[in-house]
Amino acid sequence: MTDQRDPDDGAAREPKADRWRSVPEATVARLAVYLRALTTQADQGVITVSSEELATAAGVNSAKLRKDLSHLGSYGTRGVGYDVSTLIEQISRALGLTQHRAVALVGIGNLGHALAGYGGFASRGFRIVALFDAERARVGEPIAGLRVRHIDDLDDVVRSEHVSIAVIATPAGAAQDVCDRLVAAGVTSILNFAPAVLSVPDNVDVRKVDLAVELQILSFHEQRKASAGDNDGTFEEVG
Amino acid sequence: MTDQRDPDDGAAREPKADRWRSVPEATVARLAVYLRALTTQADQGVITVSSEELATAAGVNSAKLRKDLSHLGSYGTRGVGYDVSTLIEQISRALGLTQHRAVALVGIGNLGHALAGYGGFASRGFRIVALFDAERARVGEPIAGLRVRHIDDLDDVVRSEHVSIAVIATPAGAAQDVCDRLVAAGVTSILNFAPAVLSVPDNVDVRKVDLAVELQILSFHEQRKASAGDNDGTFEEVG
DNA sequence: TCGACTTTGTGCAGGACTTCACAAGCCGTT
DNA sequence: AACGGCTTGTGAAGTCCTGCACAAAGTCGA
Repeated sequence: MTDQRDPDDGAAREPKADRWRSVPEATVARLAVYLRALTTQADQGVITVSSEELATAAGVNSAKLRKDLSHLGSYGTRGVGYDVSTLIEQISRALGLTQHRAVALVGIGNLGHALAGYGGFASRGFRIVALFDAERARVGEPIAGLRVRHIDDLDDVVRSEHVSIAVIATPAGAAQDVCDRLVAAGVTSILNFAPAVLSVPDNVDVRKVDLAVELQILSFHEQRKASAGDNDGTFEEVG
Repeated sequence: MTDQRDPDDGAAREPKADRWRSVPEATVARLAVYLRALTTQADQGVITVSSEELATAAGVNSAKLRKDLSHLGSYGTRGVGYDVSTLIEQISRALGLTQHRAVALVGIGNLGHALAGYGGFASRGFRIVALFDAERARVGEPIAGLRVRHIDDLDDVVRSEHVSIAVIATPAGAAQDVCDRLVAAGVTSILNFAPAVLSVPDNVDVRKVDLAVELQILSFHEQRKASAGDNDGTFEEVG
């Protein structure tokens, strides 16, 4: 473990990049949620929040929230709570949002079109810098201030724009091919909306969002609830 | 492990609804993925698959897959593998997909529009039966064979169409209100795309999909990779 | 019928994450 | 300056999940 500290951190506050590697995956996912809750609070002029308040706003248990935050360092004040702006800053830093990241979007169909126009990305640190599609007919179409480019330009653009994150919104059949091209061009993180399993080198991260899978999970619980009602009327909630 | 067997299962095959309640949440999420992989295989004319093959197709480890399937019962044949169509049937049953479920979609903005037109729902057991929006200007607009209705009609339609699952694709500010209306109308499962935490009664399930959160998680790993590269060049993959 | 081979189903150990419960620490008041 | 009230940060225990490794059980060929 390389334990080089920043020269400037006099206080025992700033856990190094080193330490971030030990942040549990489950915690990382929640940090993003806390961040959203915090920015909402900040917009309302709130200065400090207790773990209890923030936990409620984020929909988790307060002990979990405190443990999550403790992975970033010790930014709370006992008896008081957390300073909202400090926490926003720290979480942003932990998530690597201090540098805006360039994102490419491949597959301008139904969903891709919506994603391209989705405002939630820009407002939270991401900038879509390029849109790609395989269909020539679509190339040139302007969406959200960008022109759709042909996928053959992918390599050039990814390199010149320093794209490290890409979103795949193609049909399932095209996903692996697109993925391979992205990886070859240097993309190291992929958000995949296509209903297909992608295989990538170890150093590339893939996250998958499958809308039908989400509904099927709900369907399972619907059925469970239905039969529970028939059998004994006992309901149990889901985490 | 509660190992109570049904008294009546001579064949030791059919786990009762009772047993489904004990299927781990993590397993449920993967069953949907297996199902997709299986239907792909079936379309290609494959008759049987081994746990190894299916696991590869689904992007998981074969031991995990076998354990997951064992929660449904014993549908494999040692030395041979699993019969594809049997497995499709059993997983579909476990997930409650044998009865098609009516889905309502609220919020016909950018994303809602795309979801309404997304073919992946219908092809996997779900039928969108109604679209709602708060904006009068949008009411009446035809999308994917449906007319957008005003959200004030929500209660009527949900009841008459027996909607049990709803998708929220509204702005964050409207989400809780829409959620409350849905719950009041009898919806018991919600898929939420709005970047907001919903509070619901215990008997209602909510699943959340937040696109920006997904990107932020990727951003975290990007940053981790970057600093790892600076320090020692060691890369570690992510499960 | 037997034996070699294949693949499932699962006990078990280990790891990851959650939750509890409380000592440590900070603030405002007296 | 000491105290009471709050809230954080964290050891420890508990729960859930994963992955190994192997016995059990089936197939196929001779």
